[in-house]
Amino acid sequence: MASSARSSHVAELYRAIYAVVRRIPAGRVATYGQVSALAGWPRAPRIAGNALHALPEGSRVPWHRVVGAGGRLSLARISPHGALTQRMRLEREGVRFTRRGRVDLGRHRFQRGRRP
DNA sequence: GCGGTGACGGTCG
DNA sequence: CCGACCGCCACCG
Repeated sequence: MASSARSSHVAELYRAIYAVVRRIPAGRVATYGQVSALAGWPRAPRIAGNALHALPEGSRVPWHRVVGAGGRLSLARISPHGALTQRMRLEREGVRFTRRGRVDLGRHRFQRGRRP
């Protein structure tokens, strides 16, 4: 039903995406594809990106907990500085990065193998 | 209404 | 590992 109410107002979709991102706890991350799927749109990872890009500054949505496939910081493509902020925030929450600057998804992925 | 674009993802060389 | 392509869906001029 509502999972694919395409003709509905886009604001609802964005809201659904923000709602998903809000439930990602500190110390964990989710990919754009994961977020879109949890929001009911498994084939629209780009929409999740658009939604986060449209976020007003100062919003309580923890956008830094959303990363690209493989744990890459997609934000770096348009804003290296923003990516640095993202990494800093994540590391502050205890998220580990690999030498190549990727989040260790095996350990921090949201709703995945919960480490002991 | 159309073509180009993008904080994506997956495949191929 | 990296770059090039393609598929996907909403946004923008």
